[in-house]
Order: sequence, then structure tokens, then C-alpha cells
Amino acid sequence: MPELPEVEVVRSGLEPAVTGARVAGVEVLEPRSLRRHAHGADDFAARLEGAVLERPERRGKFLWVPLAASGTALLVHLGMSGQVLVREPGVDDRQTRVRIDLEHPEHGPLRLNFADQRIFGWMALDPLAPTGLPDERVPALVAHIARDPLDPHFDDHDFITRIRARSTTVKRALLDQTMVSGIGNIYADEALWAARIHFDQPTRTLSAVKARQLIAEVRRVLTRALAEGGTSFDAQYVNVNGASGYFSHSLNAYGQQGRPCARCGRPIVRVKFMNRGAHYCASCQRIRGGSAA
DNA sequence: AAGGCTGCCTGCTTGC
DNA sequence: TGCAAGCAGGCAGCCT
Repeated sequence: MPELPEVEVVRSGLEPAVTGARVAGVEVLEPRSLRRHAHGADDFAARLEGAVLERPERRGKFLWVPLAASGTALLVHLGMSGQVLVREPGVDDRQTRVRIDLEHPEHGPLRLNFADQRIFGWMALDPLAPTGLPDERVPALVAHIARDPLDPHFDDHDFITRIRARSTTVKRALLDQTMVSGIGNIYADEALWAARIHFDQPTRTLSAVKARQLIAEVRRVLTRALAEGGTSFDAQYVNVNGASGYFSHSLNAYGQQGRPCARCGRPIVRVKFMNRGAHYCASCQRIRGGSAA
């Protein structure tokens, strides 16, 4: 379940390998991995071959590599199980869906393998469009995605205002990538635990102080997970070298059902919510009625 | 506007 | 032992 920290680990790992490299060859082994590319697998390969790659960028869980002098980017979403692996030429990985061979001016030939067990992830070539900020462009398929909490232009005050104005509940809002991006099921549950907020608390009843605390805890958990190299439970998430992260050892709520809450000792419980699991401490995280003041 | 639900997917785990 | 159902869930799109 790659979320912001895992995608950022991939982006930063990719940066030295791809920046300035030329695409020497593209092989699409699984056309479904290109379902969001507008014109099919052959067009994808033909247009990507020969392109020179620039520094990879990220917003939320979306990762893209601009192609020099083209107004286009190679856009990647890892979905549930996607990986981008930097390998020696000719090396293959299990469940490789797209192979991209690179020629780097300093590192020589390299291979990128886009591997994805469940095929929820995808790649596409997508036009870059201006955001309104000087010198900032994002792919068209990312235009509707909100800034993420590690973006220097993320506006906490604006987030607090918007979340309190929405008639929804708090976990639903955290998972809504048009409200705030980069958060998935793991870090939503972790941030809610840290802020002592129940997942089903109506957002209109969140005080401004509580909403501020929530976004601060979101940022803290994302930052800590990034520092630990992301969360891995198995081979489904690895960095560009195939190594796992360590944050799974730091989880307080997600996957901790039956274990004692690190604050109060009562067991963490897991319930079904939005067709996924919600993990929380029923003692520390209660729905508070009352004023929104 | 909000949200419920489905489809997209495979591999591992659980249950009969 | 073997098979089938259940489970993991990000996102788009449809419908109410």
C-alpha cells in the first residue's frame, strides 16, 4: 500500500538514476498497466523511446518524470502493489509489467522495471499543465489532486477551513485525495490515533484546534515514516533497490487489532469502514459531540 | 454535494 | 488434500 512516504522513497531513489538519462528502449509486457495512457501501449513505447528524462516529481501518491522539451511527463501511480526497480541491464523482476532501458550519461546503461502484482498501478504519458504558481506544472491526470502535507505550498489554514465546512466524517476526508493527498489507510489510522480522533467523527464538529492538531499529526506521521524508509509488510512495497522500509515496526493502530494501545493499554480494535479496515482505540478515540467552536 | 457501490486485479490465507 | 471463498485496498465512474 504505497502512500506518500513510500512514493517519495521511490522518487528520491529514482532521481540520481533517471535525471539526464535517455530512454533507449521500452517493452510493454502487460498492456493493462497502460490503461490510463490515452493512445495504447504501442503509442506509449514509441513516444517514450528516445526521450531524455528530467528530475522526478511527486504530488501525493502520484510520481512523474518530465520528458525534456516535450511538455509531457511519464506519470506513474503504484496503486496497491506497484514497484519501480532500478536494475542492471538485462535484469528482470517477477511481475514486471513494463521495462524501460535507459542510457545515463554518467552511470551508463540501466534498466527500470515497473513491477506490479495486482495491476492496480499504471503508467502513462500525460501532458503537463500550469498550476498557477510560477514555474510549476503538473500532469493533467493530477490536476484534481490536492497538494500533500509535505508540499511547501500546502496551506494548513485553508485545509482546516475546508475540512470543517464539509459534511462528512474525518477518515473519509483524510482519504479524499481532492481534500489532502498522499494519505491512505495506514497513515489515516495512524494520524487519527495520534490525534485521538475517532475515524467517524463528523468533520463539522471538529474544533479548529482539533483540526489543526490533526493535520500536524498527519504531517508528523508521514515525516517519520519517510525517515524510516516507508512501511513494508512484505515484498509488496520496496524501494528502487528492492529493500524494505522499517516503519511497520512503529505502527500504533494499523494492523494492531488485539494488541494493547500504546497510550492506555486497552486493545486496539478493527472494524469495517468504507470497504476497508479502520483500526483505533475505542477508549482514546471517541466521537465527541458538541461545539465546533 | 455526498456517499454507496462496483470494477479493476493477484496471491496469500482461511474454511469447509 | 483440494478447492473456493475471503481478504488486502487506491481510484474512477456510475448511480442515487
